[in-house]
Amino acid sequence: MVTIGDVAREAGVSRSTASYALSGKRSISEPVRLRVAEVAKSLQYTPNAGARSLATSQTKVIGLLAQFLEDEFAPAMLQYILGVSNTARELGYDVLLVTEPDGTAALRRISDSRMIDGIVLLNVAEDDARLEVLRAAQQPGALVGLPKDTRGVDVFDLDFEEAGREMVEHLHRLGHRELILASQPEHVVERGGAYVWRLQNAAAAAAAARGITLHTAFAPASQPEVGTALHELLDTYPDATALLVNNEAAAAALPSVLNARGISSPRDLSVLGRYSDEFARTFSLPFSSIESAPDRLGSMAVRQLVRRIEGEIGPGDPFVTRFVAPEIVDRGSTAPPR
Amino acid sequence: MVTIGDVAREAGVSRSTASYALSGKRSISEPVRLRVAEVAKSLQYTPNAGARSLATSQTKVIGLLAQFLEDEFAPAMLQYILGVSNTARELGYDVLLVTEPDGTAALRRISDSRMIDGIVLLNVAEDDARLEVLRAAQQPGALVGLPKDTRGVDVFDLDFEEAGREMVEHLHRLGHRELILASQPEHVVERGGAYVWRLQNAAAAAAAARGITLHTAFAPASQPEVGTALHELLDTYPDATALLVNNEAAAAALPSVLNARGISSPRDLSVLGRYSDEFARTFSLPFSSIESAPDRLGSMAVRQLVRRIEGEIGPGDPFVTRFVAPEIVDRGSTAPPR
DNA sequence: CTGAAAGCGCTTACAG
DNA sequence: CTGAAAGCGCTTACAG
Repeated sequence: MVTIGDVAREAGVSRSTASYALSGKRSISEPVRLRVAEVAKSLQYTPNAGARSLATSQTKVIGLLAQFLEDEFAPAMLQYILGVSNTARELGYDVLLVTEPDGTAALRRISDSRMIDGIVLLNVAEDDARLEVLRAAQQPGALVGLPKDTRGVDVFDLDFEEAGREMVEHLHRLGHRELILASQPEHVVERGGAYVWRLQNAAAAAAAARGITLHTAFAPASQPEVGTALHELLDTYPDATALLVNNEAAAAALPSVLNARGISSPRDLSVLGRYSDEFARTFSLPFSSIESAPDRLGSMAVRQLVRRIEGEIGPGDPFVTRFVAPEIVDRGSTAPPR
Repeated sequence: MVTIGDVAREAGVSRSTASYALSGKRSISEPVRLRVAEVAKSLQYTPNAGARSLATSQTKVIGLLAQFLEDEFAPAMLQYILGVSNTARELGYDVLLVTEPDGTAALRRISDSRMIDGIVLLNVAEDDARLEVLRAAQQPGALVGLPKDTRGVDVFDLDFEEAGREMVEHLHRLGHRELILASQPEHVVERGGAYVWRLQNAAAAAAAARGITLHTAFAPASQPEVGTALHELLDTYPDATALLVNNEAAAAALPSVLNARGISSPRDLSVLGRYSDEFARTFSLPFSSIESAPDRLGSMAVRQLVRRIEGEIGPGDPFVTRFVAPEIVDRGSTAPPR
């Protein structure tokens, strides 16, 4: 392999001069700088990442911890990953993707071995075991998802409470008085998936405040079970005029459920989901939804992380918890009840 | 951070002895070995990855190049990525995920900088520009997808030709005499996505050999366009009794298309797709399909790659091109025509 | 069975 | 403006 020594020799300068000429970290005479740059290019010189990280304690790699759990809908995860990956690259970082089930062990491994400069955690739970490891780590961390204890980390999430309120208010405004909310599986709640009850509680409170009825139910995250569950829900509450869906798998299954029942939306039932526009297109979902903005959240997390890595924000600066405001993307599936 | 020097001092041995005791690469007296192991554990010693890679020229990281193209259906990609990631971890490797559009630049960057020990290429095209870079690289490479020129790389793919034959033969056996094949967008073909015409040509040949009719057509890879295209196809060939689908987006859209037309499968139309079982569950697809085995292909590619990385197979050993035999997963959507 | 030393390829104070 | 040297934290021949 071609090293900086090769470049230096070929350019007739010392290795340090070659290094400085390439990095621009001290003033170098124009002819020397040009000559070094030229030689580096012609020799196709690329710094050895291991050597550089050893010398600088910087790897230019971000660790991305994603979990693919049974009770979460995998296609929805992909968009967060791409949001992180694309923004990282834009800022000059590569991504080490870790999908192993034991997140704490993985985190310890990549952190202790100094493979990465910073860490992004996906699917963060209320009481996430990885957080303890992350706080003890040398590298800064950014989360997508709100844990109970946000100390020492930057947090980004959709404002699920506002989302719950907005969903209810939007339908109340249209005249609906009996709503159903299909959430994620109860198992997600037990595991600490706070976004489930954050949306649910806020929706319930909003409904109560307006004196309207909200039936809430957990629904599976896998096909075809979720379809059956939706049928049962609609059977159980025949007078409900609107369906709120905080469950990507349920949203994906809904078109065929409505079809099977001969129900058309919004004529017979108003529907309002919570998923991204990309997701809507992938699954041809004709329902209006609260945009969950996975790419934006992933991007925000990386940007903040890189600011910490590069010292633009110091360890003294306060950690942030930022919520993306929910916005309804209107696909025409809500209307006044008949 | 705690270095091997700390461990050595604490254990009262030299750094080299500490290193050897931990690696087991030369015989160490039992008491010393134990003492070092103990100290390493109590100090939570983890080798610095950069330093180790500099010394050994091994990073224990595999580069994974995935492209998310407009004309491919993203959710189908995820399963390949997980197959690679899970197998890599099982074999002691981490995964550097690269999703940037310019694959050749990315490949050069991670290869030249020695960030990785080997490379897995996804979405390989007939005439993939990344291959030239890969062949010039120091690290071995494994592909998922068959290019025209397979020199210098190990290749894994579904046997799309056999898949095309089997699809046609299966339906011919049931008594069908007029079939439709919906492929990927023509744009994929132009880009060199060989799996499109490999399946298509084999299917056409099989149909010709049996004297039956096969209508072939390209279909979009995005929603909702692909739904419209399917409607047009079914309008154009009203006498066809079976539909073959080599297009994940089309398969995902098909249930609602059939529903809208009041067509039920297999009563009115036999349907046979080409996608994974995982995909079928995600999208609740009730159609029989040729299993595309993304996790298995990803896993095979990584296993072979690691064998090369670790010298179990030398550069002299022949490169392999291995096809996974297509198998039909019967979900009951094919039957004799009415 | 163990230790002192060299070397991997960088970057960056330290001198001049 | 430039060079010689030290040091990052490992591993591994080389000696004994």
